[in-house]
Amino acid sequence: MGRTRVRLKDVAEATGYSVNTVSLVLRGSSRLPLKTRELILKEAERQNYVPNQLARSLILQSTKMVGLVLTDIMNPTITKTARSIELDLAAKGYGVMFASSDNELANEKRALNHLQSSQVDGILIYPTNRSEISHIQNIAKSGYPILMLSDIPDANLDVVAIDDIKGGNIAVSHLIEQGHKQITVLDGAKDLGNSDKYDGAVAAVKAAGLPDSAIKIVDPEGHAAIHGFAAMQKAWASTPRPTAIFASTDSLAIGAARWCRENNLNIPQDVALVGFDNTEAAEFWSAKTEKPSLL
Amino acid sequence: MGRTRVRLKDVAEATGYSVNTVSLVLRGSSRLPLKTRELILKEAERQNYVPNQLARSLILQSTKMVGLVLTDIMNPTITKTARSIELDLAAKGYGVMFASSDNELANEKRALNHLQSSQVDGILIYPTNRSEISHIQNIAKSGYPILMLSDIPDANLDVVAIDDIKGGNIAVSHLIEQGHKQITVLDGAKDLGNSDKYDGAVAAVKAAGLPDSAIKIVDPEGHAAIHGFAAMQKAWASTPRPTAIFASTDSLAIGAARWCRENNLNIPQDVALVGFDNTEAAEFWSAKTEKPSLL
DNA sequence: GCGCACAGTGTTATCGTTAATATATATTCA
DNA sequence: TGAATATATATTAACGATAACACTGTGCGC
Repeated sequence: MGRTRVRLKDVAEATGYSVNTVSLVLRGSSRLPLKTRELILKEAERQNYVPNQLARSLILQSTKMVGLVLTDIMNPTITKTARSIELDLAAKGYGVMFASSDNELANEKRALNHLQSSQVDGILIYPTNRSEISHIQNIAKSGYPILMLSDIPDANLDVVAIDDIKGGNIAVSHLIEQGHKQITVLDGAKDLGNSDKYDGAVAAVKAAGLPDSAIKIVDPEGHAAIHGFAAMQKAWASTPRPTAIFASTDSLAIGAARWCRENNLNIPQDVALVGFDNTEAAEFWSAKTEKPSLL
Repeated sequence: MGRTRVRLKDVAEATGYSVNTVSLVLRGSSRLPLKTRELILKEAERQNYVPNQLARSLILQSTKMVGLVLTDIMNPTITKTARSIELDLAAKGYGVMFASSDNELANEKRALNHLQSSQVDGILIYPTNRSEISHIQNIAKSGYPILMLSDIPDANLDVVAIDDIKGGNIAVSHLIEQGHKQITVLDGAKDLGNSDKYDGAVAAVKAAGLPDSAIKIVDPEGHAAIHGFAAMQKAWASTPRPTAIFASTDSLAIGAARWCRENNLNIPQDVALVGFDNTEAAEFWSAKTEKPSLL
């Protein structure tokens, strides 16, 4: 049937006023007599008028939208962060436009382009790669507001991020306090250039006066639970066998825990396990006597 | 420093061509001589030109964007669905604009308004409430493409949804096959007007020739794991005590499982537990001999 | 009774892009 | 040679909204 879109012009024609008058009324101007306002508001309501943000943003030179580039939309920690970012921005009258890079540089570039193209007023980004950031620096250099959600030293970019070094340090310090002297870290990020959690872990070992050999690393080659499962097997097979595991994400920790159960290992009696993130699923899984709260 | 936005006009002025010529080149027209095209492309690249989608969509009368209204962005099943919707649409050249209602009708209305206002080409929605859908019907009536992701009978709206009735039926049939004769369903949706999973469960009980009393329902009053935890306690305290639990979401199942462990109940020896969703965390938690794959 | 303020409303230009149409030059063919 | 045809580019009008400004008419003071 008829056109699906109602414009100011349609309301204007129906009421006999000009487009400008209708626009003024709908924006809540008090400069017009009550009678006119009521008439126009009623007609707009009747026609189910919805303002066209495209046209509005075009002339106002602002979309009241912020872009958010996530590496992995399935990662609960990231989703959680995204959620609170969304809430905070909403409170300030801003909307959020999501885009996920899936940890692929090409996707990240595409996402950034798409967001800029959509004229978002600024961009928040979890970068995929720590070494390839020139495209981000270019955007920043052009004067576009862009903020990193992960710290890359010397990148000369604005940052708001979790202190992974400190987190890794706390986790491993905790294990050492429990008396562990052979710890394996499950962390795939190190090979992607982000060794913060691992660095924090190593610092904890050093600070405790343990030898360098007290800590080892296994790359799960992925970030899903299934990768944690395989990595745990690898960790357990190596000598000397670790007495404690520090998984760099809860997803990996869940996979590792599953491997332990399938192989009749009790946590924490046979092997201790700490995960980074404190997601709901992991929190409920962990034994009630061992729930270190990181972050 | 200078203005942050580069327009066709800027590229046009720098090269000496008109805006239209630049537009043609950037859209890949082959009607212009190679020399001109190369010159313009180079200059656009140099100035870091990014097309303005607002202006583009305004005239094209299409944003190539689809709106997606979710009830709860933290629910892994929903996130997972959102993810695949996003991928499929991306393959067809469409982007997705997310909005979450947090199960609040007012938020849902606001989200719908916002999406329509953003001129998305269509909307997909997980409705919050099964009885209050007149605002959705109004949108549909105006000719705007809107699709429900949850089935509401007789709503006269387009739908693509999971068959909750069948899922509930399969889950409980499975429990009955294992010999269970006293089953408790943890499901809060029924009180919100969605009794599909429960109805399927009841149908399974009836089909097996068991008495109506063989199945009971507990409302967890929430959908997080913590609610499943409390609901499990309630279920276990009632008489006759159930021998099997059917949790309507994995999140609830995780909470229920946690309660079982804290109370030294073994699954499935002391009590059987089936969850709806098959999320990663739940899948890894479940014992390897009991992993019914629903959906 | 003339000019001025002001309330109420309309006109026009603008945002950055695309589409339809127009112009200008070069090339081809009868 | 002259008209028809291509080729290369420019001009203009949209899209729907806002903003700056312009107009009209009434009432008031002097």
